Amino acid sequence: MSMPLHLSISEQLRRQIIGGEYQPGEQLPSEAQLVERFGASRTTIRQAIANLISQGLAASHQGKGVFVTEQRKVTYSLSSPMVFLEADMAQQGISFVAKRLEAGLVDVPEASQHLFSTPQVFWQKKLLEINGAPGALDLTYLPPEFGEFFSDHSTHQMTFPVLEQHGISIERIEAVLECTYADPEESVYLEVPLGHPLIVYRHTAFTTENRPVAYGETISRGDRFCYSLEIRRGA
Amino acid sequence: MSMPLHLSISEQLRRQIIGGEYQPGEQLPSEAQLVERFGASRTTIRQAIANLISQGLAASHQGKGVFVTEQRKVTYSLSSPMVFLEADMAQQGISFVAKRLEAGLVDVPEASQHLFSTPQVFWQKKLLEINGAPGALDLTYLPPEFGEFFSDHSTHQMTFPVLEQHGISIERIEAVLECTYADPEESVYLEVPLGHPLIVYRHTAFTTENRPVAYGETISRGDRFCYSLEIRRGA
DNA sequence: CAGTGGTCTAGACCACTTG
DNA sequence: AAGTGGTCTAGACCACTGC
Repeated sequence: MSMPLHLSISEQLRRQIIGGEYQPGEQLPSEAQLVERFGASRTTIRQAIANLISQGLAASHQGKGVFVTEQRKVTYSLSSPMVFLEADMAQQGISFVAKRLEAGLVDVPEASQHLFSTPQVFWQKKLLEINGAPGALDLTYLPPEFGEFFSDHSTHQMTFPVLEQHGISIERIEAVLECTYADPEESVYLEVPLGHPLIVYRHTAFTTENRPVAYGETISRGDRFCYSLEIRRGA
Repeated sequence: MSMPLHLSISEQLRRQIIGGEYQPGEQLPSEAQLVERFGASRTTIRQAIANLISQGLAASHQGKGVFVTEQRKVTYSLSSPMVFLEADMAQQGISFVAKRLEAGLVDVPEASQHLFSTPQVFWQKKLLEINGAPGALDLTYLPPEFGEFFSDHSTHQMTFPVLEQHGISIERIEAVLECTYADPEESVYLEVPLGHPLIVYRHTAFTTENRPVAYGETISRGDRFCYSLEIRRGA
């Protein structure tokens, strides 16, 4: 077998996890136990565990152990007729809390410079907690005059419903979905290791008059979220 | 500074990369050089490099070195009016080749058991090469009677145009987008390390009579692809 | 051949969690 | 205090690349 030892070990453990021998949430044997079981050095065992973690099969917690990860994901629905993210969560029976981390006027970010006519925009950073655990970061950029809609009483609300309450109707959204990797800041907020896969939903919302009214990014843990959508031919 | 040494080193290198001091495609200093520059052991230097790789900032190649990664992504468009993936690529001026890896009759996969009435379905596995480099794996499951549409002359064509040529019109697609991690098989085909982030487009296509005619998965390198879409209110 | 990254070992010490 | 994972070292050997 020309396979490196650490890979051979992680593959054996992988088969046991996929085969259900180690259940989701269950603790794997400790490093010391694996050293004995496979007769390899601790470094090699740790490399094997790192392989499992990078494949999303396990997660380690200092002082506690390494545990098989749960694989269930929460689905954001983007289908037409357009539904807003937050309304969806309730339908799935999932507790959903948005906590405002920061807010204020900032310079227009590069990615949305063509959308705003003012040099500064109102900006909000929110942490979305799903079933009590941090799941996503949400960044919103709005024309400065909309800032007053988001005073303290609405810090826990999402963006689109608040706009609708003030008579601003969203007609169309242009969006991009992509994978990124947790940078040091994101890894702290989302409680994931550096480089953990994230799924980013980047969108621009337009009114009926085709005027851009909001730019936003939802940065979610890639291991906990996915997006569903429906595409129709004619539209 | 209470930050681990390997993190402190990778953060310094990260700032240099983001600041443009090391350009995309450029080679980073060798491990030996970094050992000298930071006065750390080779293990710690390798850990720092691993941090950069996990953040998608660098990629290593045995015998050659570690290189700063290019960050440009190819966009799949899912917007309405519905366009097929392959037609999009041409519009972006990107060379796009699909190579058939395997094909034949297989048992209906679990994820699509409710879609097919036959116990077996026609299955194709294709490798999509973008600008000469492997970029995505495409798995397609079709009713067995459609298998004959995909004889040797069309191995390099995509699925939907072939169906249209045979008078089968796709009206609606239900899809899910999610992140996954490269398993050993995917890592070989896509030439990425184990655990590399992937973006998966999982879809079911329906005809005008609302009959499911195709189930498929497009598994793309998360560092090279993203999806764009448009959502309209009324639809 | 020299230079690069990849694998592996043995051992020390630290930080966190649990009883 | 005992057990867990996290950090770090020094050193050996291997595999691949390019001149």
